[in-house]
Amino acid sequence: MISKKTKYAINALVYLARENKGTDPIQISKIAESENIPRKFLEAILLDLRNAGILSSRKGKTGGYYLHKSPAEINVADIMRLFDGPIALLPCVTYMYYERCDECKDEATCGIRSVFMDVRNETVNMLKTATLAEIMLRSGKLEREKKPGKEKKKKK
Amino acid sequence: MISKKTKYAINALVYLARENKGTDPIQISKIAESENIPRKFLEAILLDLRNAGILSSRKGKTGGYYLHKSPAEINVADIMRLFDGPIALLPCVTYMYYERCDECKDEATCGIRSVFMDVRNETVNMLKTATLAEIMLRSGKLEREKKPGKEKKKKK
DNA sequence: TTAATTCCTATAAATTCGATAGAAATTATA
DNA sequence: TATAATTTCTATCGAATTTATAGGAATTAA
Repeated sequence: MISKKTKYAINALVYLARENKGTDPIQISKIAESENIPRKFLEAILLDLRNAGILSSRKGKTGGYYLHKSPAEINVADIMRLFDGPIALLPCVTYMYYERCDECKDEATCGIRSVFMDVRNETVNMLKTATLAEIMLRSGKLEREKKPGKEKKKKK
Repeated sequence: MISKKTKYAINALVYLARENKGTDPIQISKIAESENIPRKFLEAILLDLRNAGILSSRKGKTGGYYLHKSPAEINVADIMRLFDGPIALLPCVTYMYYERCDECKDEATCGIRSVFMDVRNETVNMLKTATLAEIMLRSGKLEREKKPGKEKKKKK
C-alpha cells in the first residue's frame, strides 16, 4: 500500500493540474478543503514537492502553490519514490537504492530475485506512464462512460 | 517493500520444495540455519503457513515441516497476502479487502484509481505465476547461464 | 522416562506513520 | 509604515507496525 502522504500528494497535484487555468497560485487551505486533506499535513507534503522541484510557490499574501512542470511531465512513479522510497518490493531489485539481502546466498542465481525484478520493471513502466495528464484523461473518459451523453459515440 | 516475514517465508518454502526429496519432515532449526533466518521468528512464520494450509507438520521427536501442496500450486501472491495483506497499492482496488478512500469524491470516475487498478491486475498476475516450481526453474536457468557448461546450447 | 521437537502466549525494542502546534519569515496592499 | 494573509521552519507526539525474543506446554519416538 502507498502511504497517505503519497495519496494526498497525487490528489493535490491532480487538483492543481485541473484548477490552474489562470496563473495565480493556489493556497494550501483551498487545496486541503477541496481534497479533504488535513491542512497541516498537506503543508508538509507541498513543501516536499516544492523542494523536489515538482511544485513552485509564492510566499506572503496572495501566495500559494502551482505546478513547476507540465502535467505530462509529472508522473506517479516519481511521487511515490519521493514519499515512500523505492517502488521495488525487494531491496536487491531497486535501481537507486540497491541493498543486498543479508540472508541471501547467491544473488546471481536467485529465482526469487528474478521474479521480483520482473514485477518491478513492469510496475515502474506503468507508473511512469501515469502522468497527471494521463490521469485527467482517464477521469474524462470515465465520466463520458458514466453518463452516456447526447454526443455520438465514435467507439463501436 | 515486502516484509521480512514474507521474504523469510518464501525462502523457507523454496528450501522445503528443493530439499524434500525423501518423505521425512524437516526441522525448523535446519531451515533457519540453512536460510539465515532467526530461529524463533521462523517458528512463528511456519506456524502461520501451516494454519493457512500451505505447510503440514509432524509434532514431537522426528517432527518438522513439509509442503502440503505441490510446488506448482504454491505461489508468491498467496504468501504475500498472508503476511502483508493486500497486494494492491490502494485500498479501493483490492478484491478481498476493499475499503473506500475517505478523501475520495467519486470513485467511479477517479483517474488515480483507474491507474492503480491496472497496476494491481498486472502485479497479481505476475505473482500468481510465480510458483515455487517457477522459482526453482528460474534458479536452474540462471545457474546454467552463469557457468556455460559443456552441454550444447540450444538457444541461438 | 527421556529427549527432541512443535505449539502457544506474552512481551518488548525499534521504527514508521499520520498528524499537530507554534512561531518565524515573507509579501501585497491599505 | 502597519497590517493581514500567506508560506516556511522546527519540534513534538501518539498509535500502530515490524522484527523479533522468552519461556514453557504439549506431543511424540525411542
